[in-house]
Amino acid sequence: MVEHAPAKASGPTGLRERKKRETRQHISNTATALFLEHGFDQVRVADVAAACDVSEKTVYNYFANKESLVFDREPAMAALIREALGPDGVGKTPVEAIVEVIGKEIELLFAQREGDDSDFQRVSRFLDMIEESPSLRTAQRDLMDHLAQVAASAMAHRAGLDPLDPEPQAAASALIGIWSVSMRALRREASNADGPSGARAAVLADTRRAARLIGAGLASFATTARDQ
Amino acid sequence: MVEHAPAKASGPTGLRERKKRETRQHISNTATALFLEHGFDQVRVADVAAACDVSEKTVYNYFANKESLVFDREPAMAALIREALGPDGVGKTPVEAIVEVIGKEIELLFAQREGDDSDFQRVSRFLDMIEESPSLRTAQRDLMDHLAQVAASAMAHRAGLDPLDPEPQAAASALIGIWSVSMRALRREASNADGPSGARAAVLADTRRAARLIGAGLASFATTARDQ
DNA sequence: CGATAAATTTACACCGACTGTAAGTTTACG
DNA sequence: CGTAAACTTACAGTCGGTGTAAATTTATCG
Repeated sequence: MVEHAPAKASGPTGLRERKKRETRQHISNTATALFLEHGFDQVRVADVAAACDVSEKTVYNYFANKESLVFDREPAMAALIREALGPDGVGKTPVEAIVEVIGKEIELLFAQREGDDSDFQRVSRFLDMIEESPSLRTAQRDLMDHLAQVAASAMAHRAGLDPLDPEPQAAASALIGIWSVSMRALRREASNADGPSGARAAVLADTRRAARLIGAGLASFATTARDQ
Repeated sequence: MVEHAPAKASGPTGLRERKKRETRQHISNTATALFLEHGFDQVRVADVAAACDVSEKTVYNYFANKESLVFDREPAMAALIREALGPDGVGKTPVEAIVEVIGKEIELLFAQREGDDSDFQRVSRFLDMIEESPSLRTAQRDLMDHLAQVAASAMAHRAGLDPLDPEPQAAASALIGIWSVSMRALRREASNADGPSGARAAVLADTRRAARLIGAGLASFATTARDQ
């Protein structure tokens, strides 16, 4: 039962493992391309399978549902949040930490270049695609909610509280709200033709405005136009 | 084209209208009862239709999807929020306003007595039903998100801002986060056997803790157990 | 190298939510 | 009472998703 299996320590280096990773990536890429071109709801899973020369069941062997063909970065984002809000980021407030994570994620969105489109156009079309599909919007909400739970756990663990206590839960909701603001700004700016650098600055500005309010508390929210 | 139609002004008082309201209510009640008894995912829409002596298509004529058979109070809740955060509630901060709305909604949950179960048991089973069904949990998130947009619009309108601006959006997320905390507390307390009055107090206590943090700002969040 | 065991893929049959459509039934109204 | 509009129904069909058992592929060991 116990083999000594030379060099099996950490790197998953079998032919089987490699093929699996490649197949998964191939399906995900093909699917995203099809979705970007024709819209999420206009492409059937059967179409994706056909385009990959693979059976429909195989698609479902790799991905839990149609939506996760699109939202593939959830585990990575959760890890970023755990890292930023966990024991490592002791020096920073939760708001500062989440703003940094958001910044990283935005950079990454712009960085993944693929095909001959500019990064900017790709991001814009990706966000439009989500916006235009009710099921993708719902999936995004599910994702955000999961990230909120991760954030609550991280903060609670660091502060020695129960993750289900009111404070970590409320704090996590507010933090993820900042993220939503950033995504909204990104969508708006990606449609504008101000170019990537201007867009990045504008998104960051909106993010900071949201962060400031959440950090300082809603008591500071202006209830009338005259308030400041 | 223009008839003078006596007494048609406001009250929809036709036989047709009355029957429609009755049918809709009958379907909703029957469905909820079936869901409470067997679980949301264990009951097919066809089962609901059969139990109502109605065709499956009729169910879908009245309700957009299976989930809205359960979440029927969304419009009323949205109206409450608009009222509380809109021009009427000028004297209160958004946090105070939402806490009041939550209080009302909790009262209402306990008040609707039906069948021979105590209100308490009914609420408990209703929340369990939601918790146990992934699709109902997702629908609840969609509902919460919609309420957040309503809250953002109301606050923005009152303050003379754009609803899509960072401040109203971030504020709305945080406010709805308080609501989520209350729901969580309600679910927890409803399972305890402390009785309705104790439960109500406990839920209110958690709500206030969340509201306090959101109102004062996350800068006041304790990052370690020693902080206070 | 070849046989055997394990993991994957595939075809296939199936479920359940949901949507058109066209025909039948009920209500409104003159 | 008869006609028009609203509503319900049966029915056929689409699509996402799942279970199963038979191929097919890969890993492992003698």
